[in-house]
Amino acid sequence: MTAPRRSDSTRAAILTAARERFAADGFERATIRAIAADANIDPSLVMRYYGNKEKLFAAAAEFDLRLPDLDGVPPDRHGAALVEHFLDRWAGDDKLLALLRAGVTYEAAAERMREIFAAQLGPIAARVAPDPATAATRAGLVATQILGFALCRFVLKLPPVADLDRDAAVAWLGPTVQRYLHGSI
Amino acid sequence: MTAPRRSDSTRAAILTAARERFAADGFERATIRAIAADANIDPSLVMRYYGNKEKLFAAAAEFDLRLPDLDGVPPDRHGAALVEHFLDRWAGDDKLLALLRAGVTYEAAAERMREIFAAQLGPIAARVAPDPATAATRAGLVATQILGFALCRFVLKLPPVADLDRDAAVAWLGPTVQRYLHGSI
DNA sequence: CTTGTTGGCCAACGCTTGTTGACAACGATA
DNA sequence: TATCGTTGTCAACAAGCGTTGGCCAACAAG
Repeated sequence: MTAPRRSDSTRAAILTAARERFAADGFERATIRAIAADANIDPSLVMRYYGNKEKLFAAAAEFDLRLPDLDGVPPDRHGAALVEHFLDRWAGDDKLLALLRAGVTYEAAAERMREIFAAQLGPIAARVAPDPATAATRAGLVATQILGFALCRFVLKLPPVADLDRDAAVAWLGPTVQRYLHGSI
Repeated sequence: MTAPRRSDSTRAAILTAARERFAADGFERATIRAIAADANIDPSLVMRYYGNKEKLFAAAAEFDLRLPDLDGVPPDRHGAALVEHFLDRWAGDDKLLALLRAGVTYEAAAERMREIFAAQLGPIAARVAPDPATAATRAGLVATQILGFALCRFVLKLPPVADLDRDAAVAWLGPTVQRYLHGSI
């Protein structure tokens, strides 16, 4: 129940600019000065509102995968449903890209990434895995394919991967994720 | 046929230190000063021998995937053979990790990555793909899985992926790569 | 109108970075 | 021995970074 402040729009502008810069440049190349310039304010304001660069990143990368509930999905479509969801999530939100770019060289971002995938993807795997003991491994394998696809498509921009349309991506990756979730070892 | 120089061992020490730092820290966090300290020499020598930081990285990341010839491998083992080869290659050579870490925020490294995978993985996919027109896409898909696994295992260190032993990794990833190479669309 | 608070800008700090140039020791050549 | 290119050290540079503190204008409360 915090009261609205006159500076709320500035705070929001900083956060938006920060997300874009972190997503485009990674943690170290995204400078406070550049973020402030994007938001049309002075760099010192960033410090006043977010304390320091690490806290700014933490605020900018606050984030929920919003994974779908697979209970309402036919079991043989689990893989495709997850892939579709991730594709849409990546395309529509800079935060995941920021987290991926930063996570490679900035330990706090890597830690956040581990938390997110353990806390959000793990339970889903546990729900559908044939053997609960393998659930964590299955979730990890799904992460390798999803993150690898995002890496090649959005970051490295490997031409054949970047050019793949949504349907083709689902057709190729869906069965992989399906096997990681349901397949026998 | 260049003659050996007295400074060859220094040059080599710089290159080794550079590879380790780039692999561990990425391009921007790996400083010339830190690399020089690891090699027990003065930072200015790095400049003398390699020109500037970009050229040093280019020299440190010079690199061959040394992919196996799949012609001598039973077709149903192509996926497993590739996965085994990549696992060993990643484990034994810092350069791939350096390239991956740097490629995320340093465009020249991303470009090198694209070249390597296009020039070295592409032809292999072309040789075994059922339809040559799909070869580039198949190579790209293999890259997503291989790089995604390396990202989760070596960089992000997702526990379930980092803990997987070699045989289990081959058992899980092999069929995926196999399908990307040989499977129907 | 006066006072206190908030939002914003400006100038500067201390530090680290990549990079440069001057200079001393060394080794081969003459 | 004198000469010259090579190898290495040292000190400094300009630029950029995150971060700080002071100052002023706009607003809100009394």
